[in-house]
This record gives sequence, C-alpha cells and structure tokens, in this order.
Amino acid sequence: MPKKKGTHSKTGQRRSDIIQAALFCFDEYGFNETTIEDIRKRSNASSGSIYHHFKSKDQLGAAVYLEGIKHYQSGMLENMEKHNTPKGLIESMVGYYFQWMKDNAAWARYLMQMRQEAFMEITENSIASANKQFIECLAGLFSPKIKAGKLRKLPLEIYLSLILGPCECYGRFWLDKVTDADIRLATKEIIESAWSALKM
Amino acid sequence: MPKKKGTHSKTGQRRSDIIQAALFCFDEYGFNETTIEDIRKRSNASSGSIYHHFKSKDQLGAAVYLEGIKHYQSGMLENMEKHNTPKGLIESMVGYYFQWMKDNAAWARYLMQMRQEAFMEITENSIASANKQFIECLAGLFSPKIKAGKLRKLPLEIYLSLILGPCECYGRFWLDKVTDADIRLATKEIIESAWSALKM
Amino acid sequence: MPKKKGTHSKTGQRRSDIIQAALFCFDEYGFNETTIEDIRKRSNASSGSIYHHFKSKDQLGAAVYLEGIKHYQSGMLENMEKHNTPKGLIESMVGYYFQWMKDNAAWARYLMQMRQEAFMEITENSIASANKQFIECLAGLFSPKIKAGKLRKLPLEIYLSLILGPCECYGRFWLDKVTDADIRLATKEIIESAWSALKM
Amino acid sequence: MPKKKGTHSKTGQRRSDIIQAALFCFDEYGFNETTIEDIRKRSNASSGSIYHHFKSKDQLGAAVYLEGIKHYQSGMLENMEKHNTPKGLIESMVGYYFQWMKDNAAWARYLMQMRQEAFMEITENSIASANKQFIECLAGLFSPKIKAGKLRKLPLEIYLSLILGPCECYGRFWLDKVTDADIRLATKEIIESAWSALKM
DNA sequence: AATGAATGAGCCTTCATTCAT
DNA sequence: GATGAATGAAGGCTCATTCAT
Repeated sequence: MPKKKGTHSKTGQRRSDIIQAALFCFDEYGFNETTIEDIRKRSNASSGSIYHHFKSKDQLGAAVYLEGIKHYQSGMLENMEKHNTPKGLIESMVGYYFQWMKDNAAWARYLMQMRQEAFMEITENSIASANKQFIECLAGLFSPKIKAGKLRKLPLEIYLSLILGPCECYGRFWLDKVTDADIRLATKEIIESAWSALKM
Repeated sequence: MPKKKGTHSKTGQRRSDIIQAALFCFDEYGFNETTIEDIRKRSNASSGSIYHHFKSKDQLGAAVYLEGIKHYQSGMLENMEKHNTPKGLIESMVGYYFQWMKDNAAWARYLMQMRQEAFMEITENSIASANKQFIECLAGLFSPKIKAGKLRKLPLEIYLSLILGPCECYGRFWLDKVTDADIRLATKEIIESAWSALKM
Repeated sequence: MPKKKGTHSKTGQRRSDIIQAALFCFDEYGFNETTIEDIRKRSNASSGSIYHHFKSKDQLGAAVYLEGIKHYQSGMLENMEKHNTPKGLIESMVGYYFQWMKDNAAWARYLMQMRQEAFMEITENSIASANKQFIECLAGLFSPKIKAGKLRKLPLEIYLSLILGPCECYGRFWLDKVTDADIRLATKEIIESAWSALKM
Repeated sequence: MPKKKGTHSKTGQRRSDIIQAALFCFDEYGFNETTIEDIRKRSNASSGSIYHHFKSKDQLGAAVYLEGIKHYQSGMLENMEKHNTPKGLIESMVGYYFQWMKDNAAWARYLMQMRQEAFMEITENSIASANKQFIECLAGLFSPKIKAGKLRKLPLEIYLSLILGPCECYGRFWLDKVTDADIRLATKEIIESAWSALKM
C-alpha cells in the first residue's frame, strides 16, 4: 500500500493547506525569503504537489493575496450594507477594518506588505479587477448619500484616505506591537475625524 | 588589470554615487529584483568597490533607507519648528509630507515599500533609533500645545494616524498614478480633518 | 528544461559518483583548487545535485575523507585480526599500510594532505569518532600481548610512531615518486625496526 | 608631517613583521583561509606594503616556508656535526627534531601542513634546492660511517623514514595535544629503535 | 494527484592584486 | 617605502522549477 498523505480529492484540502502554510511563511519570513521548501515542510506537501496546484511561487503568492483581499473586501461591503446610513458607512468601515485586522493579523500584514508587488501582472488582473469592483461598490454605497446631500461631494480617494488611511496607520502600530494600542479609542477618534470631515 | 575611474579619497563621492544608483534601481526594479550588477552599471563602480563601502546588499539597502528617513524626518521637524503653532504643526506636517513626496518620489516609494523589511536587525538599530528620535521630537513639539490646552490629550499614535495616515494613503494613490490626484485639495481636506479632530 | 541523466533513487549511485569525482579532483588539483564545476563535469551531475547530496563543498570534502579513513582503518583492523600474534600485528600493519597505499594512492594522498583541515568541526566529529574507535581497536589488539609479556609496555602513541611513522614517511617518498622506492625493502626494515624496539 | 608606521629602511623590520604575522595567521587559520587582510591587520602594514615586499600571497607563503626549513635544517645539521659519531648522528637528529618543534611549534605545524603545496614551482626551486642540499649534507654525514662499516648500507630514504618518521608521527600527537606526550620517553625509544635497525 | 531527486541559471560575495597618491 | 580605495575574475551556493515514477 503506497503512502498517502491525505484523502480527499474533492475538498481541495491540500490546496487549502498549502495556502495556509504559505501565508504563515510569508508572514513569518517575508515573501522573498520564503522558499518552496519552507512551504513544503509546513504543509506536508511535496514540492511537486505545490506545483501541481499552483503554476509558480508568484502564482501562489498571488492566490494567497487574492484570497485575503476577497475575504477582507467582501466582509467590509457586507458590513456596510447592514449599516447603510451616512455615518453608519463610516463607522462600519473603521469598525470592520480593525476587527478584520485583529482576526486575521497574518493576512493583514501580508496584504500591507505585498501591495506593491507585481502580482497584478501575473494574476491576469484578478487582483486588479477585485480592487476595481471593490472601489465601485464603495462608490455605489457613498454616492446616494452624496446626492442626497448627506455627505460632501469629494473624490473617492479623499474618502478612502480620510477613513482608511488612519486605520492603516494605527493598524500598523498595533500589528508591530509598537504600542499597546487602544483600538477602541482609535476607532472612535478615527470615526469622529472622518465624520466631521465628510459630513455635510 | 584594474582600470581607475577617478579618485576622490575624501569626498565620499563614490559612496554617494552608489547610494543614488541603488535607490534608482530599487525603485525601478524592486529591492530583490535589483542585482549588484545593476547597481554597478549605473554607478560606474566595480562590484568590489560596492562591497568596499557596504558590507552586503542588505546593508546597502539599509543605508539607502536610513539616508531617506533621515532626510525626510529632519526636514519635517525643521519645517514644523518654523510653524510652531497648534494648527501650524498640523499644516506643516501635511504640507511637508506631500512636498517631500513630490520632490523625492523614488525615495518615498522606497521608504513605503521597505518599511517591513528586516533592516532593523542589520543596521544595529540605526533605523530604529532614528525613528525613535523622530517620534520623541514630534512628542516634544505637540506636548506643550496639549499642556497649554490648545490640543486634545491623545496618544501620539492617534495624532500620527490622523495626520499622516491619510497622507500616506493619498500619497500612494498619487505615486501609483492611480489618480490624477489633486494634492492641493487633499492637503486642505486632511488638514481640516485632523485639525477638527485634534483641536480643543 | 532539465535533462535527466539517469535515475537511481535507491542505489545512491549519484552520491557515490560524486565522491569518486571529488576524490579524483581533490587529488589532481588540491582541495582548494578544485571547483564544484570540476566535480560536476567529472561526475556528470549538476551542481544542484551535488548540493542535494552534500550541504557544502567542505561537507563533501569531509565525506570523502571519512569514506577514506573508514576504508583504510577497517581494512587494517581486519588484516591484523587475521595475524593476531605479537609480530604478526606489526607485520600486518606495515604490510597493509603499503598495500593500501598502493591500491588507493589518490585516497592516501588525500588523507595525508587533509589531516589538518578543519573537517572535524564540520562533520560533527564523525571523523574524530572514527579515529577514536580505531585507536581503541588497536589498543584492544596490542593490550593482550603486552599483558602476556610478549610486547613491551609503552604508550600507544609510541607504538604508532614506531610502526606507522616510518611507513608514512616512506610512503610519502613513494607517492611523490621522489624515489624509485623499494617498498619490499622498506617493509622489511620497518618491521624489523619496530619489532626489535617493541618486543620484550 | 605624514604618518609613519615605523622607521627603519635597512633593518627589514617591516618584512620580518609581515612574515611573523603571516606565520601566525597561517598557523591559526590555515594558509588558504588566511586573507591578506588578516595579515595586514596583524602586521600593521598596508596591503600595498605587503605586496611591496612579496610578489604574491604564494610568494609570501613560500618565504615563510623557506625561512622555516632553513632554520630547521641548518640547525639540525649544525647539531649533527657536533655529535659526529654513528649513534650521535641519530641521537642529535631525534633530539634536535623535538627540541626545534617545541621551540617553534607554529612553524613546525606550518611546515608539516604545507609540505604538499605547490610552492616549489613558485619559488623557482628555492625550496627544492634547500631540500636537496639538506639531503646531500645528511648523506655526507652518514656516508663515512657506512663506508667505515659502522652503519648499515641502506638507501637514505630508509634512514630518514626510520629516524624522522617516528619523530613526525609523535610530534603530531604532541602538537595536536592529543596526548600529554612524554617527549623524553619518545626520544629515547625512537633513538633506540633507529639505532638497533641501522647499526651494523 | 503526489513525490522528490535532479536541474542549471543566476547572484552575492570574496579576495588577491593594482596603482595613483 | 607606504597607503588603501578600487578592481573584477571567479566560485560557492540557492532555489524555483521540472519530470520520471
């Protein structure tokens, strides 16, 4: 009877294991410093198996990235739709940002770090289109409030900068453990700051 | 059979050339994708000369980083000291941030990208101590205003997040040319947002 | 686009080929002058394959060394056990020494040359322990004869110096072809010299 | 007033310092592992100065070697001439061997280790001719005793093997501190062994 | 689907050596 | 004679990727 490392053709367990192992390693050592061998060890897969599921290391990196932003973005949008008031949108963005960050610290760090990487090109724009769609959804949520005169008419980039910019900055403090960061206070202050700037 | 490219024992010209060449390449190709050969070509130095001035590629990367933050941080502090009023501090931070970013786009991109890298360890904390000193200077500037009741008493991380967080976020849009970003507008809005949140 | 040169998962043929190629090169050019490329060419392995089997060039050097002394030492002990009389031990040591040297000239040169190298540290004392065991076995063979009053009671180092010291010295003459060395004569003389010094 | 590291055009102090520093490093790290930089540091000379005195690293290595064997060989011959009797020659060789080894341990180790190196070629046979001359002198000392029927007629290689072979072997034990080696005993035993083998 | 030995291009780094001062 | 920044050839080693099994 030959070896078998796992049983499950359909579940995609192996694929999922590899992604989790890769995320762990990328977070621990950095993407470039992580070798396929590292991922192999942690996932209990063979290097051949990794290449069976992902065309290349970059593809794997992109897959991890894509899985991360999809999770993050869809969750945020869901959350915003539940609190679809002018202030509620802002509150839910900030609130969700920190919540997701705390629940998915490794992913949060990875997404921040990889933002600049040349993944767009590799994934044939899966990532770019996810981002684009996210932006459009956000626009779709804010737009009615602006038209209704509840929020100021400003470019979306300003909205994002005032709402998520501080979150990212504070989030990095928290992730780096540079501070014993009081996320509750930050949440409150960032919301107030953005609300006072964006409300009509 | 070495050629000599010029002499300059004292000027440190060679060292400076290498740093400039490295910055250019790191920005153009990314740190990991840049080879010593790339830097050699662009700096007109030999690989041996590069290693004469920097112990390793990582050390060179750290030196570039350090030079960048020192320039950025000292400039910002200088600027703030010239506008040492409660609102002036905020205005000069935001204003300087964008000004420096526009004047030093390559460095700005490099500093953002490399933030997470393991340079701290290599430089024996030159970077960490530069950051620490910067933070302390900022605290030293804000503290009197807070004590005088002109600004709210909040952790410095909140101050930084509300002032520089949006700058970074918007700056990234600008650097990525994702938008035809109106920096003037962003400056105004970020200042107002932060001021309304931090003023007493 | 790798070529395959042949497969042999279990046989360890590749590993063995590399050791043989390395020994040849080390003997021909010297350890330091031998490049991995030299060994690669001669073994028909890829450089990657060499590093798959040996962690480093030093490790490879140590593996060659270890294989050599194991062969030499076990053969000598075997031979001595077959001639386990007071004089027989001495005769078989000297006889085997020269026989092995002639049959394994490259290895003999390599062992002599590398004796001082810092291999001990690398191999986590595989070499040191092989030597220790060899010494103990020798002691185990001589000891009964000494206790039985057939051989003089002297430190083992003296035994080795009087028996193998001349062999090494003469062996070096032979290996260096400094002389048209008459090994038969040397064998006879060395045996007599040692025997007359060590017998009771 | 420019720097001056030492004053002495004629004494050859600098050259001598470099040789001493080189010997120390070669003994400590091995010839190949020693860099010019190591020697530079220890000798307080500049790399340029080292190359002013020696054409190359190999030349320096050879110079150290040559200085060593000249010292060793001339001392041994001197000593033998003072005890120019059949047994006296053997006694003085063994006695001097150990005495010199103890007084010049670093040199002794270096000479043993470098024996195989390709110095001959570099030094235009300075070493080879020193060796040749040494051998001839030895032959010149033993020859009369052989012709006078006081010592057996055997090839010089046998003489050397029986007298110096054991010395080297035991000397190595001593140098490696493998044993708390009793040199007095070894001297006596080696002399007796050689004498009984070589005397008529 | 899985395995892991094998591949080899490529890169960082070392270090003996040179030479303008 | 001395200096040390500069040179660049050379080589050890890594690691993403392949493929026979």
